[in-house]
Amino acid sequence: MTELLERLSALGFKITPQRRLILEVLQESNRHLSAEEIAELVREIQPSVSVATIYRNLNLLVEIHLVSKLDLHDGPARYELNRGHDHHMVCLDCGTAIKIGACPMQEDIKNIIQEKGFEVSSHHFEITGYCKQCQLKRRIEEDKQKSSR
Amino acid sequence: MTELLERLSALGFKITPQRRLILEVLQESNRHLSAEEIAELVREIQPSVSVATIYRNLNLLVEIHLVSKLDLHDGPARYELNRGHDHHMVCLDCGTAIKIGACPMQEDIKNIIQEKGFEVSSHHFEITGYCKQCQLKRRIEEDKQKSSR
DNA sequence: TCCTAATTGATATTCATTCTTATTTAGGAT
DNA sequence: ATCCTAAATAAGAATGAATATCAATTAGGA
Repeated sequence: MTELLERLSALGFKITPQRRLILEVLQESNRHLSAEEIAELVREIQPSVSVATIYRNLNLLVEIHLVSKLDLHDGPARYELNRGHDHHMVCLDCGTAIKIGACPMQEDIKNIIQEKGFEVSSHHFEITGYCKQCQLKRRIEEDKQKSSR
Repeated sequence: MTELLERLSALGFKITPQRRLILEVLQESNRHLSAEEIAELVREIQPSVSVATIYRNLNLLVEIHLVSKLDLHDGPARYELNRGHDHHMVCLDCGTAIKIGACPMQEDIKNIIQEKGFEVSSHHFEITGYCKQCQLKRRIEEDKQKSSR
């Protein structure tokens, strides 16, 4: 924790109570939180903190790579402390994001990038489909429909 | 083109002039277009078409896999005709999408998917950054700034 | 040609995020 | 310890992409 604050300070940013709180909230959670969720949790401790501050600081934290942002395209973006980057399988039904413990940025891809002279600033890999539970749910519903015909 | 319209019809959707236009515009473009850009192009031919119609139909076309949607998270989503699946390097500056002639869906990833029992309906891999030309452009601008100080 | 569900246009609405501005504050300088 | 100032904040207005609403129109089968 102090480490995170030191990183902020080292880059010339001030250590404000708001920033402290945002980082604490992120650290305590083990799932991705939306800005609004973060705001709520922060406000449980310090009710006066404004949403604008949350967004502003999340952007800052993302820029300095302390936090990673995940956009599922189907609602608000979600944030988590940056403990290394991750890719996900996102369920179209329940929205759960399952981590893929692998990254497609391997040799062959890197070579192609170099060939084209492209300057990479980020990459994103995402699989969409249905998680186990929702597959089951769908099958049950399909059976219902069949039997009601 | 007629093929695309037949696909629509086969699925029970009506072939409206608006849908025809949207598909034509997408077909003529070789880059990703935002909904707003598509609207403008469509309106050059048929000015009365509403944005709502554009969005509605783009969503439909994406659902039936005739069109693919690409979200850069830094502005409006972009759309292109689905000519087989491809992955891209997208330039943050000029928006050009350079094809990556490779797919991250290889053995290791497939294994992970199977382990989790995930049912894949689609996947998306995207690299963002700067293309050669725009790298150059940026360097020239940076030099200008330096010399003006 | 008629009929009706599908589709559309126009506009209001939503909702996440950013902007604005006056006020406050962290933390280096004195 | 106090002062000073750029950085940061609170509150709320503004933005902008996308969706919802609803009355009017239309594609295409009967």
